Amino acid sequence: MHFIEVIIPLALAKTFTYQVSEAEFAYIQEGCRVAVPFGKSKIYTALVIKKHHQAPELYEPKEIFQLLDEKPIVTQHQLNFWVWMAEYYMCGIGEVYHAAIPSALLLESETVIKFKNLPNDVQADLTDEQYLIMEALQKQSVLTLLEVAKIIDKKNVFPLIQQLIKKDYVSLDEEIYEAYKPKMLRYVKLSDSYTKAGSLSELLEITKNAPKQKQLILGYYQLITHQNVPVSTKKLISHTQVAPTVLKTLIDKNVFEPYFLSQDRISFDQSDKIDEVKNEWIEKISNQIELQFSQKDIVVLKDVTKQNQLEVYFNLIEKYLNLKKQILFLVPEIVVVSSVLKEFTSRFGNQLIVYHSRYNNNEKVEIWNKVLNHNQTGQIIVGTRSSVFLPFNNLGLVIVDQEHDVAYKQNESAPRYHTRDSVIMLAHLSGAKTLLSSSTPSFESIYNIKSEKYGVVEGDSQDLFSTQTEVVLCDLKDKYKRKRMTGHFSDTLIEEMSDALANQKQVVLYQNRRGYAPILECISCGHVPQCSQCNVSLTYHQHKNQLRCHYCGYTMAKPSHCHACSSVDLSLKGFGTEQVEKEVRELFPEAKVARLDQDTTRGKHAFELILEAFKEQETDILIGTQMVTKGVDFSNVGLSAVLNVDNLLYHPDFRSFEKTYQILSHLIEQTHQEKQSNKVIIQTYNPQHEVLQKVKIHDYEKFTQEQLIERQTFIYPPFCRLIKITLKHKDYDKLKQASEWFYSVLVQKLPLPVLGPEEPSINRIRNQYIRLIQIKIPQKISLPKTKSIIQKTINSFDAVSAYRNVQITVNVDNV
DNA sequence: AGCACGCCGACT
DNA sequence: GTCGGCGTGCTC
Repeated sequence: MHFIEVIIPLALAKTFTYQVSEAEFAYIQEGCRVAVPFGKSKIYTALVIKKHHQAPELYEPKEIFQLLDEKPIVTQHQLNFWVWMAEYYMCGIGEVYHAAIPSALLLESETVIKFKNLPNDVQADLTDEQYLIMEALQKQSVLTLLEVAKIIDKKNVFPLIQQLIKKDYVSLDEEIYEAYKPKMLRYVKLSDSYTKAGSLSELLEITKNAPKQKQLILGYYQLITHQNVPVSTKKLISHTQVAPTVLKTLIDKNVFEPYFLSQDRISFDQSDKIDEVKNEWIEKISNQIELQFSQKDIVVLKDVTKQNQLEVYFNLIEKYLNLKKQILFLVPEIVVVSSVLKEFTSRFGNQLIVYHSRYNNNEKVEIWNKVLNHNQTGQIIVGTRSSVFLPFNNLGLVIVDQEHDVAYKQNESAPRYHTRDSVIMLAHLSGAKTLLSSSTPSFESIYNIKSEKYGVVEGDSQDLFSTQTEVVLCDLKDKYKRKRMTGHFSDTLIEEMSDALANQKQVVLYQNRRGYAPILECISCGHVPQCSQCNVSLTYHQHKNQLRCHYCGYTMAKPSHCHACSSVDLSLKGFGTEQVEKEVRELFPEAKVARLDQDTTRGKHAFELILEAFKEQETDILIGTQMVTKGVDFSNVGLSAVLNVDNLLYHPDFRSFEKTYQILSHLIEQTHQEKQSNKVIIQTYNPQHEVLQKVKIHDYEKFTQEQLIERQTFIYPPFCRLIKITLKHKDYDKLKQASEWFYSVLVQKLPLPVLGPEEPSINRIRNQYIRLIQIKIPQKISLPKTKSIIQKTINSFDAVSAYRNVQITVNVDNV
């Protein structure tokens, strides 16, 4: 008896056992996909993780439906990585599988069977039921499994169809398995009769009365001799400047023969490679990193200016390329990809692969295969967090750029992984080195440097910013009191903006919109329209003149009167990027203004358009959220400003000071340009605040020292681990009861600080009420044991019938 | 995640 | 008397 253990791409904790034939068993490898029947009438793309001979005792395993791969599409390293991730972030292995694999490699939802042949002897070969199916197929040619089940009035149709497939009377629709189609490009070559020496003169003789055809043939010879590569029809036509019909005539005459090659969609123009800038300082830093790598697997690189940083990366990458290794370069957001891409391509050309979530399914599969089938050439992958799932087989180096960035943590759906921490594990499993890079390293990394778990290499950028780039803290309280404000702009800011613009400099305005988008308030009764699904105020969006909920996407037209008191005196309060844009246009009617936020960057190339326009100085003032501190080209920026830093600073989160420092510091760092006296203005009600004071003098060292003491005193990361448990239910009272039950059971079992069950300030989203429980796990306590207790608590929670439909999510290392 | 089974309300 | 609501439990 032969069995395989598979993962199903669903949120299920278990693996499943299927039976296979001896031939299949010999053929199948771990990491191959198989199509398996699962449940009543579904087929899933499962992944083989084990082959064995132990028959399950409690049930009769089903047979697999079909093999899908000749060779593994997932490596053993990946499987180990997935197991670790599922365990560490407390989710099902199926969820990791689902998140990791490009969806085009998973089956389409509806499985159909197709008519193929009719047996010679229908009577002898088919049972009555099979005959019914074949009959139906002759009329319809394609049937879904559900339809088959209806025709023969049976629940389990798989064995029947299986037999039909074996006898080759029907087939599963191949299209389902070939959801991925490589893009084909048309090429031409000379027909065999014209490939010998002397053919050219023969051809010229044939076409002596057809100058256009002659031109085309000469052009073809030119292309062939110059760059002996296949000639695409497109290239030939553009090269020779003749009409496509001429080529068609020659193909009809059998001079040329068309053929097709699959085109690699993701290719870059191999622009002229720039010679390396050999710089002693860069060499020195790189050597230090390498020295550290000889002792430690993880090294933190800090305090290196932007320009030098890229050179250090390139230097290091080159070394691993020479070792024919794969290099993974991680960035926190897609915007950053576009901003470094040019430098990378001009240096490494076609050795580069870019990967992020906005690629379409076919492109993702292409990249997947490229990484999987990586040969002896060395390869660089630049990508966002999902790149950690690519099937590396020879990973040598990982670089995590802007390592501190919270965008590296996936919070929305399982697996809720932190890219930095996960990739360290991936590197460890693959025997690769990891370089964490940031001018403001995360507290976790600083802690690990101090405890000598990580190595560290420091650059020399420390003092540059503070000496040359002036940081102005602008006191809003004072400005309001003295009536120096126009909208959200202080006179200082307006003046500096005018100056910068007058000097042909660009301006960047930062406004985090978190919780501060404009709301519509009734002046008579103070009523603010709320979302009916979530306990939040609706925010006003001018361009469509509607109110919108940022949590569930609900929209309504802007009301003309108050729904509570019918008054028509409604006013807009608070502000977001959109309103800032409006104010800027009023203050500077001559300036060209652009906005960079989630609303203006839908679509794959939206970023590039805005960033490119700004780079080309077609934009004078750029307003944006977090994104402006990441991918924007600051080379001609003379001034940047934060409109109101307080809502960033006073976000209810133990990390808010750390985050605020990092954001401001990055803005300053970006604004800083050699030999220029640029300015950063920060508007605030608390100019004396310690975070702002430390940012102003660029003293991250001191800042982290103080903050780490605080974290230690109140036991917060990095001095403990946090696990956040979210409970959701539509019934407020039931949820309250359930979360209290959960809390009390947990406290009984865990000798640890457990916080909650707290009701968050936004206590309802999409009609679901929310309660939070947080667990602090000190370093000396075993994390796996704690997790197992949490899991057991969840299990007994689910066993209580009154609570089982309360939704629970677990977020490990929530940031 | 689906999907079927199963037990209570508004319809012909 | 039945159709259909969605709560509950299972999938190798």
